[in-house]
Amino acid sequence: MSPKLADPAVRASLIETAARIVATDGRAGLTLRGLAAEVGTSTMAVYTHFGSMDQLRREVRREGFARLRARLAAVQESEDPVADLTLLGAGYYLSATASPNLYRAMFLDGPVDEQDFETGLDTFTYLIRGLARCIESGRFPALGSSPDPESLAFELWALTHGVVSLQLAQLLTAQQALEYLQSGSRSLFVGWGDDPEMLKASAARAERRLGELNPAMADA
Amino acid sequence: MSPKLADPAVRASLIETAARIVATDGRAGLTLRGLAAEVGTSTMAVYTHFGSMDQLRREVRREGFARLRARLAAVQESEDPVADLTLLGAGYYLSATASPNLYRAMFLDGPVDEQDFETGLDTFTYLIRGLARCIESGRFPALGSSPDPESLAFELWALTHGVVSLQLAQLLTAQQALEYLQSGSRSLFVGWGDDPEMLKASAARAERRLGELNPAMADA
DNA sequence: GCAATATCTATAGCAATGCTATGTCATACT
DNA sequence: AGTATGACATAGCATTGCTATAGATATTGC
Repeated sequence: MSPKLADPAVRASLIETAARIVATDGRAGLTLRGLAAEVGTSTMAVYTHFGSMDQLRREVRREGFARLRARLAAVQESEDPVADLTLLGAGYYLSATASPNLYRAMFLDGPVDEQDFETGLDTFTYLIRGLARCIESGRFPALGSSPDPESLAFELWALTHGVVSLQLAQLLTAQQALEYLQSGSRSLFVGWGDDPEMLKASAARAERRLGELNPAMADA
Repeated sequence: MSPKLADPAVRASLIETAARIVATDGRAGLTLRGLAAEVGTSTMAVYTHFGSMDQLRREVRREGFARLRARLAAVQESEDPVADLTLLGAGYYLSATASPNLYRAMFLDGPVDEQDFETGLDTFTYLIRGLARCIESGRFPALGSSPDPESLAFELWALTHGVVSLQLAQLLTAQQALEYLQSGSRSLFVGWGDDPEMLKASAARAERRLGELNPAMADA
Protein backbone atom coordinates (compact mmCIF):
# COMPACT_ATOMS: atom_id res chain seq x y z
CA MET A 1 0.00 0.00 0.00
CA SER A 2 2.88 2.40 0.61
CA PRO A 3 5.02 2.29 -2.47
CA LYS A 4 7.68 4.87 -1.90
CA LEU A 5 8.07 6.58 1.41
CA ALA A 6 8.70 10.26 1.49
CA ASP A 7 12.33 10.85 2.29
CA PRO A 8 12.29 12.41 5.76
CA ALA A 9 15.76 13.78 5.17
CA VAL A 10 14.46 15.87 2.28
CA ARG A 11 11.68 17.23 4.44
CA ALA A 12 14.02 18.07 7.30
CA SER A 13 16.51 19.64 4.94
CA LEU A 14 13.80 21.79 3.42
CA ILE A 15 12.71 23.12 6.80
CA GLU A 16 16.25 23.67 8.01
CA THR A 17 17.37 25.42 4.84
CA ALA A 18 14.19 27.49 4.70
CA ALA A 19 14.71 28.61 8.30
CA ARG A 20 18.27 29.60 7.51
CA ILE A 21 17.22 31.54 4.43
CA VAL A 22 14.48 33.34 6.32
CA ALA A 23 16.85 34.12 9.19
CA THR A 24 19.45 35.44 6.79
CA ASP A 25 17.53 37.20 4.03
CA GLY A 26 14.12 37.68 5.58
CA ARG A 27 10.74 36.53 4.43
CA ALA A 28 11.13 37.84 0.89
CA GLY A 29 14.38 35.94 0.49
CA LEU A 30 12.64 32.60 0.68
CA THR A 31 11.48 31.62 -2.82
CA LEU A 32 10.29 28.28 -4.10
CA ARG A 33 12.88 27.90 -6.82
CA GLY A 34 15.71 29.27 -4.73
CA LEU A 35 14.97 26.89 -1.89
CA ALA A 36 14.66 23.88 -4.18
CA ALA A 37 17.95 24.71 -5.88
CA GLU A 38 19.74 25.15 -2.57
CA VAL A 39 18.44 21.88 -1.17
CA GLY A 40 19.24 20.19 -4.46
CA THR A 41 15.80 18.91 -5.29
CA SER A 42 12.97 20.00 -7.53
CA THR A 43 10.22 22.43 -6.73
CA MET A 44 7.72 19.61 -6.47
CA ALA A 45 9.30 18.33 -3.26
CA VAL A 46 7.88 21.33 -1.45
CA TYR A 47 4.37 20.41 -2.58
CA THR A 48 4.59 16.71 -1.83
CA HIS A 49 5.95 17.39 1.64
CA PHE A 50 4.06 20.53 2.62
CA GLY A 51 1.37 21.25 0.06
CA SER A 52 2.22 24.92 -0.34
CA MET A 53 4.76 27.56 0.48
CA ASP A 54 2.50 28.83 3.24
CA GLN A 55 2.58 25.45 4.94
CA LEU A 56 6.34 25.41 4.70
CA ARG A 57 6.50 28.86 6.21
CA ARG A 58 4.38 27.53 9.04
CA GLU A 59 6.96 24.82 9.66
CA VAL A 60 9.65 27.49 9.71
CA ARG A 61 7.70 29.33 12.39
CA ARG A 62 7.34 26.10 14.31
CA GLU A 63 11.11 25.70 14.16
CA GLY A 64 11.50 29.22 15.51
CA PHE A 65 9.16 28.48 18.41
CA ALA A 66 11.13 25.35 19.20
CA ARG A 67 14.35 27.34 19.44
CA LEU A 68 12.75 29.99 21.62
CA ARG A 69 11.33 27.29 23.85
CA ALA A 70 14.72 25.64 24.19
CA ARG A 71 16.30 28.87 25.33
CA LEU A 72 13.59 29.58 27.90
CA ALA A 73 13.88 26.02 29.17
CA ALA A 74 17.56 26.66 29.86
CA VAL A 75 16.66 29.09 32.64
CA GLN A 76 16.92 27.17 35.89
CA GLU A 77 14.55 27.74 38.76
CA SER A 78 16.39 29.23 41.69
CA GLU A 79 15.33 30.47 45.12
CA ASP A 80 14.84 33.94 43.65
CA PRO A 81 11.82 33.74 41.33
CA VAL A 82 12.07 37.40 40.32
CA ALA A 83 15.61 36.82 39.12
CA ASP A 84 14.36 33.78 37.22
CA LEU A 85 11.64 35.88 35.65
CA THR A 86 14.15 38.54 34.63
CA LEU A 87 16.22 35.86 32.95
CA LEU A 88 13.19 34.59 31.07
CA GLY A 89 12.65 38.09 29.73
CA ALA A 90 16.30 38.42 28.79
CA GLY A 91 16.21 35.03 27.05
CA TYR A 92 13.18 36.08 25.07
CA TYR A 93 14.91 39.28 24.02
CA LEU A 94 18.09 37.44 23.07
CA SER A 95 16.28 34.86 20.98
CA ALA A 96 14.37 37.54 19.13
CA THR A 97 17.26 39.85 18.43
CA ALA A 98 19.68 37.04 17.57
CA SER A 99 17.40 36.01 14.70
CA PRO A 100 15.33 39.08 13.91
CA ASN A 101 13.94 37.79 10.64
CA LEU A 102 12.89 34.53 12.24
CA TYR A 103 11.15 36.42 15.02
CA ARG A 104 9.44 38.57 12.43
CA ALA A 105 8.22 35.45 10.67
CA MET A 106 6.87 34.10 13.94
CA PHE A 107 4.97 37.12 15.22
CA LEU A 108 5.04 40.04 12.84
CA ASP A 109 4.53 38.80 9.31
CA GLY A 110 0.86 38.05 9.65
CA PRO A 111 -1.89 36.61 11.79
CA VAL A 112 -0.83 33.57 13.75
CA ASP A 113 -2.88 30.56 12.80
CA GLU A 114 -4.20 27.89 15.09
CA GLN A 115 -1.24 25.54 14.80
CA ASP A 116 1.19 28.30 15.73
CA PHE A 117 -1.06 29.24 18.59
CA GLU A 118 -0.67 25.89 20.27
CA THR A 119 3.09 25.82 19.81
CA GLY A 120 3.43 29.40 20.97
CA LEU A 121 1.22 28.87 23.96
CA ASP A 122 3.46 26.06 25.01
CA THR A 123 6.45 28.36 25.33
CA PHE A 124 4.21 30.98 26.98
CA THR A 125 3.70 28.48 29.78
CA TYR A 126 7.24 29.11 30.98
CA LEU A 127 6.38 32.74 31.58
CA ILE A 128 3.15 31.91 33.39
CA ARG A 129 4.95 29.50 35.65
CA GLY A 130 7.64 32.07 36.38
CA LEU A 131 5.02 34.58 37.46
CA ALA A 132 3.12 32.03 39.50
CA ARG A 133 6.29 31.33 41.44
CA CYS A 134 6.78 35.03 42.10
CA ILE A 135 3.23 35.36 43.37
CA GLU A 136 3.56 32.30 45.58
CA SER A 137 6.73 33.64 47.14
CA GLY A 138 4.88 36.81 48.14
CA ARG A 139 6.97 39.19 46.07
CA PHE A 140 3.95 40.94 44.50
CA PRO A 141 1.73 41.82 47.46
CA ALA A 142 0.07 44.84 45.81
CA LEU A 143 -2.04 42.57 43.64
CA GLY A 144 -4.18 41.65 46.61
CA SER A 145 -6.87 39.16 45.80
CA SER A 146 -6.17 38.91 42.08
CA PRO A 147 -3.30 36.47 41.88
CA ASP A 148 -3.82 35.66 38.22
CA PRO A 149 -0.38 34.73 36.85
CA GLU A 150 -1.68 34.54 33.31
CA SER A 151 -2.77 38.17 33.19
CA LEU A 152 0.53 39.34 34.60
CA ALA A 153 2.36 37.14 32.12
CA PHE A 154 0.47 38.77 29.26
CA GLU A 155 1.34 42.24 30.50
CA LEU A 156 5.01 41.37 30.81
CA TRP A 157 4.96 39.64 27.45
CA ALA A 158 3.32 42.63 25.82
CA LEU A 159 6.00 44.94 27.17
CA THR A 160 8.81 42.65 26.05
CA HIS A 161 7.31 41.95 22.66
CA GLY A 162 6.69 45.66 22.23
CA VAL A 163 10.28 46.58 22.98
CA VAL A 164 11.53 43.86 20.65
CA SER A 165 9.17 44.90 17.87
CA LEU A 166 10.20 48.53 18.12
CA GLN A 167 13.85 47.52 17.94
CA LEU A 168 13.19 45.31 14.92
CA ALA A 169 11.43 48.21 13.25
CA GLN A 170 14.59 50.19 13.98
CA LEU A 171 12.69 52.65 16.10
CA LEU A 172 14.91 51.77 19.04
CA THR A 173 18.60 50.95 19.19
CA ALA A 174 19.63 47.77 20.97
CA GLN A 175 20.94 49.86 23.84
CA GLN A 176 17.65 51.71 24.18
CA ALA A 177 15.66 48.50 23.90
CA LEU A 178 17.61 46.84 26.70
CA GLU A 179 17.33 49.91 28.86
CA TYR A 180 13.59 50.26 28.41
CA LEU A 181 13.02 46.55 28.83
CA GLN A 182 14.87 46.70 32.11
CA SER A 183 13.29 49.87 33.46
CA GLY A 184 9.85 48.92 32.16
CA SER A 185 9.94 45.52 33.84
CA ARG A 186 11.19 47.12 37.00
CA SER A 187 8.33 49.60 36.99
CA LEU A 188 5.84 46.79 36.47
CA PHE A 189 7.30 44.78 39.35
CA VAL A 190 7.23 47.80 41.64
CA GLY A 191 3.68 48.45 40.56
CA TRP A 192 2.87 44.88 41.55
CA GLY A 193 4.25 45.59 45.00
CA ASP A 194 7.79 44.26 44.92
CA ASP A 195 10.21 45.92 47.31
CA PRO A 196 12.69 48.11 45.39
CA GLU A 197 15.63 46.84 47.42
CA MET A 198 14.81 43.18 46.89
CA LEU A 199 14.21 43.92 43.23
CA LYS A 200 17.65 45.45 42.94
CA ALA A 201 19.19 42.36 44.47
CA SER A 202 17.23 40.10 42.13
CA ALA A 203 18.39 42.07 39.11
CA ALA A 204 21.98 41.69 40.26
CA ARG A 205 21.54 37.95 40.68
CA ALA A 206 19.99 37.68 37.25
CA GLU A 207 22.92 39.54 35.74
CA ARG A 208 25.32 37.04 37.22
CA ARG A 209 23.38 34.15 35.71
CA LEU A 210 23.23 35.46 32.15
CA GLY A 211 25.49 32.59 31.10
CA GLU A 212 22.55 30.20 31.38
CA LEU A 213 21.03 31.80 28.32
CA ASN A 214 23.59 30.93 25.66
CA PRO A 215 24.45 27.26 26.04
CA ALA A 216 26.02 27.12 22.59
CA MET A 217 22.71 27.57 20.85
CA ALA A 218 23.07 27.46 17.08
CA ASP A 219 20.35 30.01 16.64
CA ALA A 220 21.12 30.94 13.04
CA MET B 1 10.69 74.54 -19.78
CA SER B 2 7.92 72.65 -17.96
CA PRO B 3 5.62 71.30 -20.60
CA LYS B 4 3.11 69.15 -18.74
CA LEU B 5 2.63 69.11 -15.02
CA ALA B 6 1.91 65.86 -13.23
CA ASP B 7 -1.71 65.75 -12.24
CA PRO B 8 -1.75 66.08 -8.45
CA ALA B 9 -5.23 64.61 -8.35
CA VAL B 10 -3.92 61.36 -9.82
CA ARG B 11 -1.20 61.22 -7.22
CA ALA B 12 -3.60 61.88 -4.37
CA SER B 13 -6.03 59.34 -5.73
CA LEU B 14 -3.29 56.74 -5.95
CA ILE B 15 -2.31 57.25 -2.32
CA GLU B 16 -5.87 57.33 -1.11
CA THR B 17 -6.91 54.24 -3.03
CA ALA B 18 -3.75 52.39 -2.06
CA ALA B 19 -4.37 53.17 1.59
CA ARG B 20 -7.91 51.88 1.29
CA ILE B 21 -6.77 48.69 -0.43
CA VAL B 22 -4.09 48.07 2.18
CA ALA B 23 -6.54 48.77 5.00
CA THR B 24 -9.07 46.40 3.46
CA ASP B 25 -7.05 43.55 1.98
CA GLY B 26 -3.70 43.92 3.66
CA ARG B 27 -0.28 44.43 2.20
CA ALA B 28 -0.57 41.53 -0.24
CA GLY B 29 -3.81 42.93 -1.61
CA LEU B 30 -2.07 45.97 -3.05
CA THR B 31 -0.83 45.14 -6.53
CA LEU B 32 0.40 47.45 -9.24
CA ARG B 33 -2.11 46.42 -11.87
CA GLY B 34 -5.00 46.20 -9.45
CA LEU B 35 -4.32 49.68 -8.12
CA ALA B 36 -3.96 51.19 -11.59
CA ALA B 37 -7.20 49.59 -12.72
CA GLU B 38 -9.10 50.82 -9.68
CA VAL B 39 -7.83 54.35 -10.01
CA GLY B 40 -8.55 54.22 -13.74
CA THR B 41 -5.08 54.97 -14.99
CA SER B 42 -2.19 52.97 -16.35
CA THR B 43 0.52 51.25 -14.38
CA MET B 44 3.03 53.86 -15.45
CA ALA B 45 1.37 56.53 -13.35
CA VAL B 46 2.76 54.83 -10.23
CA TYR B 47 6.28 55.15 -11.60
CA THR B 48 6.04 58.73 -12.76
CA HIS B 49 4.58 59.82 -9.45
CA PHE B 50 6.44 57.58 -7.00
CA GLY B 51 9.19 55.74 -8.84
CA SER B 52 8.38 52.33 -7.42
CA MET B 53 5.81 50.39 -5.46
CA ASP B 54 7.98 50.66 -2.37
CA GLN B 55 7.86 54.43 -2.53
CA LEU B 56 4.10 54.31 -2.88
CA ARG B 57 3.89 52.03 0.14
CA ARG B 58 5.94 54.61 2.01
CA GLU B 59 3.35 57.23 1.16
CA VAL B 60 0.66 54.90 2.42
CA ARG B 61 2.50 54.63 5.73
CA ARG B 62 2.79 58.39 5.82
CA GLU B 63 -0.95 58.63 5.37
CA GLY B 64 -1.40 56.22 8.27
CA PHE B 65 0.82 58.31 10.51
CA ALA B 66 -1.14 61.40 9.59
CA ARG B 67 -4.39 59.75 10.66
CA LEU B 68 -2.88 58.54 13.92
CA ARG B 69 -1.53 61.99 14.59
CA ALA B 70 -4.92 63.55 13.95
CA ARG B 71 -6.56 61.29 16.48
CA LEU B 72 -3.96 61.95 19.15
CA ALA B 73 -4.24 65.67 18.50
CA ALA B 74 -7.94 65.42 19.29
CA VAL B 75 -7.17 64.67 22.94
CA GLN B 76 -7.54 67.94 24.82
CA GLU B 77 -5.27 68.85 27.69
CA SER B 78 -7.23 68.96 30.91
CA GLU B 79 -6.31 69.56 34.54
CA ASP B 80 -5.79 65.80 34.98
CA PRO B 81 -2.68 64.88 32.96
CA VAL B 82 -2.95 61.20 33.85
CA ALA B 83 -6.44 61.10 32.39
CA ASP B 84 -5.09 62.82 29.29
CA LEU B 85 -2.33 60.23 29.06
CA THR B 86 -4.82 57.40 29.37
CA LEU B 87 -6.81 58.91 26.53
CA LEU B 88 -3.70 59.13 24.38
CA GLY B 89 -3.14 55.44 24.93
CA ALA B 90 -6.74 54.64 24.13
CA GLY B 91 -6.57 56.75 20.99
CA TYR B 92 -3.48 54.91 19.87
CA TYR B 93 -5.18 51.59 20.47
CA LEU B 94 -8.32 52.69 18.64
CA SER B 95 -6.42 53.94 15.61
CA ALA B 96 -4.45 50.72 15.38
CA THR B 97 -7.35 48.32 15.80
CA ALA B 98 -9.70 50.32 13.60
CA SER B 99 -7.31 49.84 10.66
CA PRO B 100 -5.23 46.80 11.55
CA ASN B 101 -3.71 46.35 8.13
CA LEU B 102 -2.72 49.98 7.96
CA TYR B 103 -1.08 49.71 11.37
CA ARG B 104 0.70 46.59 10.19
CA ALA B 105 2.01 48.46 7.18
CA MET B 106 3.25 51.26 9.43
CA PHE B 107 5.08 49.26 12.08
CA LEU B 108 5.08 45.54 11.40
CA ASP B 109 5.71 44.93 7.72
CA GLY B 110 9.37 45.79 7.77
CA PRO B 111 12.05 48.12 9.05
CA VAL B 112 10.96 51.71 9.23
CA ASP B 113 13.07 53.93 7.03
CA GLU B 114 14.30 57.40 7.77
CA GLN B 115 11.36 59.23 6.27
CA ASP B 116 8.89 57.26 8.35
CA PHE B 117 11.03 57.85 11.40
CA GLU B 118 10.58 61.61 11.20
CA THR B 119 6.85 61.40 10.65
CA GLY B 120 6.45 58.84 13.40
CA LEU B 121 8.56 60.79 15.82
CA ASP B 122 6.29 63.74 15.28
CA THR B 123 3.30 61.82 16.61
CA PHE B 124 5.46 60.37 19.37
CA THR B 125 5.88 63.92 20.61
CA TYR B 126 2.30 63.91 21.83
CA LEU B 127 3.11 61.04 24.16
CA ILE B 128 6.28 62.69 25.45
CA ARG B 129 4.41 65.89 26.18
CA GLY B 130 1.69 63.95 27.97
CA LEU B 131 4.25 62.32 30.24
CA ALA B 132 6.08 65.57 30.85
CA ARG B 133 2.84 67.10 32.09
CA CYS B 134 2.31 64.17 34.45
CA ILE B 135 5.81 64.54 35.86
CA GLU B 136 5.42 68.29 36.28
CA SER B 137 2.19 67.83 38.18
CA GLY B 138 3.96 65.57 40.65
CA ARG B 139 1.92 62.46 39.93
CA PHE B 140 4.99 60.22 39.52
CA PRO B 141 7.10 60.90 42.63
CA ALA B 142 8.79 57.48 42.71
CA LEU B 143 10.98 58.42 39.78
CA GLY B 144 13.04 60.67 42.00
CA SER B 145 15.74 62.52 40.17
CA SER B 146 15.20 60.93 36.78
CA PRO B 147 12.38 62.93 35.30
CA ASP B 148 13.03 61.85 31.74
CA PRO B 149 9.66 61.93 29.99
CA GLU B 150 11.09 60.41 26.84
CA SER B 151 12.16 57.19 28.54
CA LEU B 152 8.79 56.81 30.21
CA ALA B 153 7.07 57.50 26.92
CA PHE B 154 9.05 54.73 25.28
CA GLU B 155 8.10 52.27 28.02
CA LEU B 156 4.44 53.14 27.75
CA TRP B 157 4.63 53.03 23.97
CA ALA B 158 6.30 49.63 24.06
CA LEU B 159 3.55 48.25 26.27
CA THR B 160 0.81 49.69 24.09
CA HIS B 161 2.43 48.65 20.83
CA GLY B 162 3.03 45.21 22.29
CA VAL B 163 -0.59 44.73 23.26
CA VAL B 164 -1.73 45.98 19.88
CA SER B 165 0.71 43.73 18.03
CA LEU B 166 -0.36 40.67 19.97
CA GLN B 167 -3.98 41.42 19.20
CA LEU B 168 -3.21 41.90 15.52
CA ALA B 169 -1.41 38.55 15.53
CA GLN B 170 -4.63 37.17 17.02
CA LEU B 171 -2.81 36.08 20.13
CA LEU B 172 -5.12 38.25 22.20
CA THR B 173 -8.81 39.00 21.80
CA ALA B 174 -9.89 42.63 21.75
CA GLN B 175 -11.30 42.18 25.22
CA GLN B 176 -8.05 40.78 26.55
CA ALA B 177 -6.02 43.45 24.81
CA LEU B 178 -8.06 46.25 26.37
CA GLU B 179 -7.89 44.63 29.78
CA TYR B 180 -4.12 44.14 29.68
CA LEU B 181 -3.55 47.58 28.25
CA GLN B 182 -5.51 49.04 31.13
CA SER B 183 -4.01 46.94 33.91
CA GLY B 184 -0.51 47.17 32.44
CA SER B 185 -0.63 50.95 32.20
CA ARG B 186 -2.03 51.07 35.71
CA SER B 187 0.83 48.94 37.01
CA LEU B 188 3.35 51.17 35.28
CA PHE B 189 1.81 54.31 36.77
CA VAL B 190 1.75 52.78 40.24
CA GLY B 191 5.35 51.72 39.73
CA TRP B 192 6.14 55.32 38.89
CA GLY B 193 4.64 56.35 42.20
CA ASP B 194 1.13 57.48 41.36
CA ASP B 195 -1.39 57.16 44.14
CA PRO B 196 -3.83 54.30 43.45
CA GLU B 197 -6.83 56.36 44.50
CA MET B 198 -5.96 59.30 42.28
CA LEU B 199 -5.23 56.88 39.49
CA LYS B 200 -8.67 55.37 39.84
CA ALA B 201 -10.25 58.80 39.63
CA SER B 202 -8.19 59.66 36.55
CA ALA B 203 -9.26 56.46 34.83
CA ALA B 204 -12.88 57.32 35.53
CA ARG B 205 -12.42 60.80 34.10
CA ALA B 206 -10.74 59.36 31.02
CA GLU B 207 -13.63 57.00 30.48
CA ARG B 208 -16.08 59.88 30.48
CA ARG B 209 -14.04 61.67 27.84
CA LEU B 210 -13.77 58.80 25.36
CA GLY B 211 -15.97 60.78 22.98
CA GLU B 212 -13.03 63.02 22.17
CA LEU B 213 -11.42 60.16 20.32
CA ASN B 214 -13.87 59.61 17.49
CA PRO B 215 -14.75 62.98 16.06
CA ALA B 216 -16.22 61.44 12.92
CA MET B 217 -12.86 60.25 11.73
CA ALA B 218 -13.06 58.49 8.38
CA ASP B 219 -10.36 56.05 9.31
CA ALA B 220 -11.10 53.46 6.66
C1' DG C 1 -1.52 81.71 -33.53
C1' DC C 2 1.59 78.06 -34.05
C1' DA C 3 5.30 75.11 -34.04
C1' DA C 4 8.79 73.08 -30.69
C1' DT C 5 9.70 70.59 -26.77
C1' DA C 6 9.46 68.41 -22.69
C1' DT C 7 6.76 65.62 -19.65
C1' DC C 8 2.98 62.41 -18.58
C1' DT C 9 0.48 58.29 -20.02
C1' DA C 10 -0.61 53.93 -22.55
C1' DT C 11 0.88 49.47 -24.57
C1' DA C 12 3.80 45.57 -24.84
C1' DG C 13 7.10 42.77 -23.14
C1' DC C 14 10.70 40.93 -19.65
C1' DA C 15 12.33 38.10 -15.66
C1' DA C 16 10.74 36.00 -11.56
C1' DT C 17 7.11 34.36 -8.56
C1' DG C 18 3.83 30.36 -6.76
C1' DC C 19 1.43 26.70 -8.43
C1' DT C 20 -0.35 22.75 -11.40
C1' DA C 21 -0.51 19.20 -15.03
C1' DT C 22 1.96 15.55 -16.91
C1' DG C 23 5.45 12.15 -17.16
C1' DT C 24 9.06 8.96 -15.01
C1' DC C 25 10.81 5.93 -11.74
C1' DA C 26 11.64 3.51 -7.53
C1' DT C 27 9.46 0.77 -4.02
C1' DA C 28 6.24 -2.30 -1.50
C1' DC C 29 2.35 -5.56 -1.51
C1' DT C 30 0.03 -9.71 -3.65
C1' DA D 1 7.36 -11.56 -10.75
C1' DG D 2 3.87 -8.24 -11.70
C1' DT D 3 1.52 -4.36 -10.57
C1' DA D 4 0.08 -0.35 -8.40
C1' DT D 5 1.05 3.63 -5.59
C1' DG D 6 3.22 7.59 -4.25
C1' DA D 7 7.61 10.67 -4.62
C1' DC D 8 10.44 13.38 -7.73
C1' DA D 9 11.62 15.93 -12.35
C1' DT D 10 10.11 18.83 -16.35
C1' DA D 11 7.33 22.09 -18.58
C1' DG D 12 3.99 25.34 -18.67
C1' DC D 13 0.34 28.85 -16.77
C1' DA D 14 -1.23 33.13 -14.59
C1' DT D 15 0.36 36.92 -12.00
C1' DT D 16 3.77 39.93 -9.96
C1' DG D 17 6.88 44.38 -10.29
C1' DC D 18 9.31 46.79 -13.53
C1' DT D 19 11.13 48.81 -18.08
C1' DA D 20 11.43 50.16 -22.98
C1' DT D 21 9.18 52.36 -26.56
C1' DA D 22 5.64 54.87 -28.62
C1' DG D 23 1.85 58.31 -28.43
C1' DA D 24 -0.75 62.20 -26.31
C1' DT D 25 -0.82 66.78 -24.16
C1' DA D 26 0.12 70.94 -22.18
C1' DT D 27 3.48 74.81 -21.67
C1' DT D 28 6.74 78.04 -23.79
C1' DG D 29 9.01 81.05 -27.32
C1' DC D 30 8.32 83.58 -31.33
